[in-house]
Amino acid sequence: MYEGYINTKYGVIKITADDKYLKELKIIDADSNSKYNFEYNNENEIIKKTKKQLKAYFNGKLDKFDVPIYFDDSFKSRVLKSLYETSTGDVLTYKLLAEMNDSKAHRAVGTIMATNQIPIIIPCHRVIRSDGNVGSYYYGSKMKESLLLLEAEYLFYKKSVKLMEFSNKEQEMLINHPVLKKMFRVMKPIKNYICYNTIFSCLVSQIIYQQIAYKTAKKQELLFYKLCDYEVNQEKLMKIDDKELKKIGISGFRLKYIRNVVNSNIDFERLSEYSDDKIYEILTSIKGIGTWTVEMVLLFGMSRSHVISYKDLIIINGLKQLYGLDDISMSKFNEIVSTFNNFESIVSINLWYYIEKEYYKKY
DNA sequence: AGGCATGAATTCC
DNA sequence: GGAATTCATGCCT
Repeated sequence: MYEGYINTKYGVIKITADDKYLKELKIIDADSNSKYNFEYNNENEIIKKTKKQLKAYFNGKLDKFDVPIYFDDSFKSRVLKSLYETSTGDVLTYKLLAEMNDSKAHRAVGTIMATNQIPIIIPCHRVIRSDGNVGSYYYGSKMKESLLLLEAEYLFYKKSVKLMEFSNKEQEMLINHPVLKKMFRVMKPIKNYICYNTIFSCLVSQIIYQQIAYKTAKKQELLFYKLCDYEVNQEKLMKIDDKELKKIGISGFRLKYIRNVVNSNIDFERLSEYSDDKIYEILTSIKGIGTWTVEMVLLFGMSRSHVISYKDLIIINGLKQLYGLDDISMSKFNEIVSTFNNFESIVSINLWYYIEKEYYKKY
């Protein structure tokens, strides 16, 4: 037998294999800051491959696990095999998994999940109850929810947004800027950012982000996109009940604002034909949309290159720090911004990361 | 025979 | 109308 260890946010995972197959995966220490001794190990190729894929999986970059696992012809093996063949982001029910194997034994499927020796890789966390509740999990339903959220995030990045890259000119301006370059003593320049596939979806997301902590908002956004099957548009939102939006945590004024957007007659995708000023005028006519939200849409919905917001606290704090100022007036702000050569967006993205690194690890 | 990481219908506030 | 209860169910040990 061979074994290897990997540290994850869920704790230390022990991986066991023989010459031919992956045998077992187990969390042996739930402390994610564990000082567990990794020195003892005897890894074979299967363990190495498994570790590599697990790392990719936890980084949101793995579509499917592909390691050798032994399956025979028994009902249990058939169920586990069909589950193993699902992809990141898939969600199924105990009943469905039984039906996929020509059976009605949904309870037996539950028993099989409970005795799964290779959790995460044979993704029993993807099997939930027919009524929509997540159901039980050997390591607790909290971890099950967390894994499902991780997979929702994978699909969000794959289906709902695209990765944009700043041009060479923009990057050069940034790293050669006499003041901004101070940032790169403590971080690498950020060259990419995400842009939502549609202006409409970006606008709705920005409403979710209004006035709540980034982490909370991010989670709500993911649940929201999952609810919309990763395609957020007016038609779909008209079909979704307020109750369901409340269930994932969106309520009060945010819910009202989203409804205002959904029910407006604006052709959102044509907005990109207009100037900034015209877009301000059109969007701020919707109750709940202010200048900050419009600026976010110009950047993350239309990928315009000259967006920086005087109303964004983090931006202003970043500039205060870099320029050594206690206060920044509107005119001082404009003076500073004029040195960015109309490439304000790349500055915004880097300032956000500079001030709130831990939140933006992703990019 | 008795136990389930469930499902669906029914009953109870 | 939704939480709690009840009974059906197929496969497992």
